[in-house]
Amino acid sequence: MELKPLRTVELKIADFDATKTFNCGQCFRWRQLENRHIGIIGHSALSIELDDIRQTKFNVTIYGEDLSDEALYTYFDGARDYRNILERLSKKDEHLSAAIHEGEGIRILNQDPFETLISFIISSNNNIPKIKMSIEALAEKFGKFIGTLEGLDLYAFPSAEDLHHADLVALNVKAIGYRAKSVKNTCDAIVLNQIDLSIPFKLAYKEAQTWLMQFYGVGEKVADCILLFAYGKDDAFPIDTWVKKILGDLYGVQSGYSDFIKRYFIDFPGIAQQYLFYYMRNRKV
DNA sequence: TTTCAGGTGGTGC
DNA sequence: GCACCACCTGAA
Repeated sequence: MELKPLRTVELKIADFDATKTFNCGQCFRWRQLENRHIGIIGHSALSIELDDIRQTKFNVTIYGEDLSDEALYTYFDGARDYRNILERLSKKDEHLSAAIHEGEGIRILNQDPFETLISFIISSNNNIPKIKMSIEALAEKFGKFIGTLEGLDLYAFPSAEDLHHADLVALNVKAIGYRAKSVKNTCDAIVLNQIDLSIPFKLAYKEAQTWLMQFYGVGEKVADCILLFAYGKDDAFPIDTWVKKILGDLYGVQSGYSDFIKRYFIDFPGIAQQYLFYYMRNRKV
């Protein structure tokens, strides 16, 4: 059953490039079609027309379950003035300046904590195409069917209960490998111990990082991704092999990363990280 | 057929 | 606290 549009919202958010935002490694469930992006938030399917970054607004069409304008605005980080932040970061050095020029329009999304937690557990020692495969397989197998859009069957991300009730063999979906155990372990802990995933919102960055690392399969890097992409912690600066290369090659930093990051990127480490990451990934050097 | 990419957890010092 | 290795699989 092809989904019928519920309504279209005009979001007044400037400096937004959907293609770059969805392709900078922070989210895994947006798909690019010929002339639009299709994504899933909760039990809603969304469609965004391919954009012109010079616009100060864009249209989002909602299908399936409704979603408040406020929820959309928050998801796209609408309250933040990127222009001002990026201008300040650009002045720091030529690398940041080039990275910000190239990544213009990237915004850091505020995604669902549980979905982000599980997605980044799956991301460990893994690459983006495989992460997407596993997440789609989990959604198709354990998530609620939302409907069909442009011939695509869309499923909600499963809940902790959904995954808690699945056994390890069933969780061993395409490309997930040994990470199924971490997903299982984490969902069991959340359901059995009634863990409240809103807790990190109230904690300072370092405390929130330690809190997230209670989950099996969550180390420093994965915790930082979750903090940045779900909890809005701008201090988080996920260091993967690419970022390690950036810090080494561009800044000559081989160790003591956190001191350098705090000292150098002062107010917006997470935003600086996203732009540098996108820049490095696209240079293919 | 083999090699490679990619974080975490566990072990041993 | 650091060095090392196992873990798994799609793609090249």
